[in-house]
Amino acid sequence: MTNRRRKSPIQIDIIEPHLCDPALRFKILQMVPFFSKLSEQDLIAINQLFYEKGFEGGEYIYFSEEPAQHLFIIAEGQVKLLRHAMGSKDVLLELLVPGEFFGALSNQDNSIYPDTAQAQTAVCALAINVQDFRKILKTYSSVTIKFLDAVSDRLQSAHETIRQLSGQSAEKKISYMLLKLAKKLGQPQPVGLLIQAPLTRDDLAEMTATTPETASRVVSQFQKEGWISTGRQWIAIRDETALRSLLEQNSL
Amino acid sequence: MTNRRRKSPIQIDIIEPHLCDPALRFKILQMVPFFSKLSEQDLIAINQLFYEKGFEGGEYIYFSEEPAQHLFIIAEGQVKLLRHAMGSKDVLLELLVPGEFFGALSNQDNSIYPDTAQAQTAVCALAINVQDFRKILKTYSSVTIKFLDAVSDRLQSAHETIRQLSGQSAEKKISYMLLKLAKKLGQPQPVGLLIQAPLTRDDLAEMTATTPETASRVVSQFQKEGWISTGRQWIAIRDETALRSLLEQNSL
DNA sequence: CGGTAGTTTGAACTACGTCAAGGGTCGTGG
DNA sequence: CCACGACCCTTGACGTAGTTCAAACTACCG
Repeated sequence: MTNRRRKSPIQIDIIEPHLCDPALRFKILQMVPFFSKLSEQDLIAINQLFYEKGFEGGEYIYFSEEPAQHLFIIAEGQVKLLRHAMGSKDVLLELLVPGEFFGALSNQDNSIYPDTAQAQTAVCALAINVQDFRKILKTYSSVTIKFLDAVSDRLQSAHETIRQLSGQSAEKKISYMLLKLAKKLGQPQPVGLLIQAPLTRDDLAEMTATTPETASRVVSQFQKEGWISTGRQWIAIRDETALRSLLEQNSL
Repeated sequence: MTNRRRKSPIQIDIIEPHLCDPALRFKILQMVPFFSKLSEQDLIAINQLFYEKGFEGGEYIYFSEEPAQHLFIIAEGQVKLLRHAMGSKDVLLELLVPGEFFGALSNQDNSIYPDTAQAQTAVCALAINVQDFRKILKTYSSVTIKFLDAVSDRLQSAHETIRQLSGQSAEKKISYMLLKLAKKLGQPQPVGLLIQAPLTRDDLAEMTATTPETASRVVSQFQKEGWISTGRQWIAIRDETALRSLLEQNSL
């Protein structure tokens, strides 16, 4: 029930789309940073405002421009947030993991989703109506403040991404992104610190503002250096230090 | 007291650095979106928690990595938020105007400023201690929610910037940035919709992940097309539609 | 075992970065 | 008030990293 491929070291639990483990719901909500300090009483009440939604890998959860009606919290699986660029490739903004939220944040009524959410793997998400979430925020001020902190962190992270995408070589951008992903998804394995996500070269390209071909070339080169191990849809980091020192290199 | 240059159409009020007009303080706080709905009583109390700080044009307000102790609200002038890239040029993340805030947002204690703030013009800012601001948030839940909305908007804006910087030609990136700046700072003038900020080609380059030379070339070209008017440290938009349609063009 | 989706590699082209020099504008001080 | 010096802007020539197009290869799935 856990394994999936033969050669690929990636192991992702198979979950039924459209079905969340009911016992999991509560655990997930407790895990979410901005609900963590609530009493069991309160959490039970909040739990009832959420409902479950399942998605298959590749399925779209919502599209940008649609009316923003729900906030989602990931219970299982991974979700990617992306924006369609007009004349060019899509841009992959974030790869989200269980416990993280996405969807309608800024809730000036009648707003729309600014980006598109797609299930990267099979996903089980907890969804809540924007109005209901607002009610929670109004009731529990501690939740609001912690949620604010979480959004602020996202903003910092986005700013950091802007910096990294700006005026950097493809090598540096990809190196940065691998480190960022490893920090979030990394899992020690025989092959190295495995990035636990089915990540294609296209995904990597969309995250780093390059092309799949360039991503492939850089990844190959890193592998030749012995810094990473790679395969179809996966990458593992062997030498984190090497990648990190590459970032700090001055481009003479 | 208002004018400054001869040929440049830019007009920026000269303000005394290190001195805010005391009458202005109150008006500014009322103007800030997240304080707008408070009673006069409450606003007076809040007003007392802020103190004034003045900066000359070019002066640094704080540096990244310093302990993040204050939240700032701009009363007069403009502030740029930037990050130093290791081996390369700085990156200009945001250009902020009166009524906008910056500084310590996410306040897990002992945090540091993630970016550097520099006065673009002479600036008068209202500063508040992080702890005091937290108190305000705990007291007025409506403020917290509106502040959350503001931060969420910033996050959306940052995501949009990432999209625009990704895989676009220099023309498109600069076109996008001009439109963004015009929306924020634009002021109708004989020369066109003037971007009311002393903006150098370097600034523009740092915002769009290019070089000053490329920025200059693109700006010259736009001028030849008759879409904009430019000069030393200023740019005015004559044909917004042309710029916008350029963004939507597919790169065939 | 065949098909689909992901990956790799090559070769040609080009937008942009880099280096360098020259010209305009401003404001400061003589 | 003029002149100098600092700063900003422009333009050219050149090299190159990275995109683009295209084809072959490989892993996985039914």
